[in-house]
Amino acid sequence: MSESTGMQAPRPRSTRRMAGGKQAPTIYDIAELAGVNPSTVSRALSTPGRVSAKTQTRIEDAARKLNYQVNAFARALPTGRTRTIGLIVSDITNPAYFDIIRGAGTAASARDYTLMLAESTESAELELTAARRMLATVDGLILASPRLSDADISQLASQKPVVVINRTVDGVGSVVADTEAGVADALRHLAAMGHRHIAYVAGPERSWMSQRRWETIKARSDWSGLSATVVASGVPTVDGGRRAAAAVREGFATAVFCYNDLMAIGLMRELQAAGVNIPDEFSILGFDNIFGSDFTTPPLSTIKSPLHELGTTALGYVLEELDKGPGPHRLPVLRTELVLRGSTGPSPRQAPGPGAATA
Amino acid sequence: MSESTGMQAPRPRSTRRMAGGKQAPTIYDIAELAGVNPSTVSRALSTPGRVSAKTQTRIEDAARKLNYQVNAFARALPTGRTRTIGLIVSDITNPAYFDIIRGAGTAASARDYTLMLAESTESAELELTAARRMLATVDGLILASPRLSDADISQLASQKPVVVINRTVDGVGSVVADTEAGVADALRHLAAMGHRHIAYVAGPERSWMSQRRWETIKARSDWSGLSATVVASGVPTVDGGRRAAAAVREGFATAVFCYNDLMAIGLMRELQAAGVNIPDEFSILGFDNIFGSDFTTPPLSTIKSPLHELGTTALGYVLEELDKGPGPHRLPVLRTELVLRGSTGPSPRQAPGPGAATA
DNA sequence: TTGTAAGCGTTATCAC
DNA sequence: GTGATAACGCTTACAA
Repeated sequence: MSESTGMQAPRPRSTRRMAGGKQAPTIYDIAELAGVNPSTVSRALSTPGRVSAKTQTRIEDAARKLNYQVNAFARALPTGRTRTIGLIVSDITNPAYFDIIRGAGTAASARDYTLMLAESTESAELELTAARRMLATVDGLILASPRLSDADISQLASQKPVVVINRTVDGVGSVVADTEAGVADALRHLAAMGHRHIAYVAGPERSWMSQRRWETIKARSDWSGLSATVVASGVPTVDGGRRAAAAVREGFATAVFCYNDLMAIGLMRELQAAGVNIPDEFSILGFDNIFGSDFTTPPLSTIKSPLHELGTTALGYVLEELDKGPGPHRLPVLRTELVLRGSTGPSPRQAPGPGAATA
Repeated sequence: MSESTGMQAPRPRSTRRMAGGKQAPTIYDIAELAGVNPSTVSRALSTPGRVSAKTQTRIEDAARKLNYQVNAFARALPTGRTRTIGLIVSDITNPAYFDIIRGAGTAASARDYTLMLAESTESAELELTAARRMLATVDGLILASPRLSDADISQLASQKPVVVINRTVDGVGSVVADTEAGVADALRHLAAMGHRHIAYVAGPERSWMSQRRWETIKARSDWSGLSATVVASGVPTVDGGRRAAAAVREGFATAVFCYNDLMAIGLMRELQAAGVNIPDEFSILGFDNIFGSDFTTPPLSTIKSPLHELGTTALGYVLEELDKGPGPHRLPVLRTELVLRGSTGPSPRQAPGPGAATA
């Protein structure tokens, strides 16, 4: 009785309650019911094909009967795997993110993973904290428009699979929307409408994407013989756009791109509040094509981002790295697309060139 | 060498990697560095005050030096606690949720908890699955506008603290916005503007809140001598609002409430597209005051919900139940408030009564 | 106040 | 193919 060698391990007492107040069933319960060893149950339930067909079904039946659910923590302890992916966004209030979130979320549950969401509220510091915390409990991480430094991101990526959205970092997987296509179309359109001076209301200084957008606008403008200037700015919100209105009016530009739709909407409304007519006096364009960008009067012209795809492919990358190891860190080109609505029109300063669209 | 009695437990090999590829430090490392027993480290780090001040600081220093981070899974295993709260929303794309999400999220991190978000995409089935899954890994759950049956919710609540938002379920904690105040103000205003027939474009059939809104509109209308009718509807989205346009035009109502702002916007735009003037021909009101509801022309009049507070107090409740046990299931009255904008005006059918607002 | 040791529910490595 | 058994990293009686 006191000699324990070869005895059945004592039945551990579960910590989780069930509906009726009972303890949650464990693989020990299944083992008992199916008349096999707990380790066999574990094999049957987690590594298919390593157990005889007969016992496999016996075990599955028992599990079903007991309404068994694996204990994620117990599983995570020896394996380190949680079937959970983290996603950090800078501002959950920005509608641009919710398609990214939904994309990543549905892609995750399709592969039987769970998405964990965190918000950094536009702060690099908070973002690093959130990322570190998350990294401890997830299998991989997606950083959407991160404000972190390259070094911090690389550091995070050295621990677990990390994929960044709308940014590139050396040696780190990334998914970006291509900018080029949409901007080229937009500039072509604006030039045809007689615009010669373009302004860009920038987003946050540390935003890779804001930089990128400005650079391609600048490059494309030069190439087309248009002049382009930046209006420095602050927060990428409706309010941020409002605050850029004065600077925009002081410049020469007749057409202005904003870092994102939120800013474009803010700029437009502030200008309108001051009696400025859009698009007669200024043409305004945003980026992303968020919810609500077509609610305004005039509805906003914008360069549409493949938000949903950004989310799904980012998640796909994380999972890929997870089981194939560090990948090629490809940078897929997800196309942007010009969506012409009412906030763009002919330049007030110059006659439209050949091929201009009708008013 | 082979006799193990009384020997120091063998150092377990960690499973998590660190920056340089090293293993993550455990309490064993700290113990070694501080010259104490691992259990003392555990006490020092998790139950403050149960260790001498001197060893406490020695341990904290060691922890800091090693850059120690608790392993959440290892901790969760014996305790069952994860310091994580789940939040399930029906549609992450609905801006009404993001203030709830942010409210709950900030309240959570303020108390050093993490919020885990899931979406049910308006499906009761998916919602139950998501809720069950979540419940296994979180300490408590918040259900925002759940589509679940009362029975399902009670069943979930019997396992761990559950709080519902904008709904009541017997014996389950709940937080709702009061409807009454906002609706009363709105109806008073409409009556003063000469409106006599009111319509309500309903939300999803299973939505408790849609029911509630209709009931108070009906009751208040009767009380004021106005007639009120429902327009049945489907999805609580912009599109759902659009589809209600025909039915609205066929009725006698001159003022129409919609279950939420999304539907109100859809209805308004569809009507406008058909050449109907808002507010001259119809007055339109939404509920919630979401992002974008002031972008429209005319801007939407709406009954504002305390979204952020809904989120924070719901989270507060969960935490309260968590450490004080099942609470009184109070139903806090979070006030709604009428926000008058341009989508409401005098009735086209009747002269405004005394005290009508100016156009 | 601190050390000892037994779990928590899995997975993984052995034997057989 | 299946059964023992030792981790995984932490908490928590119980002793000392």
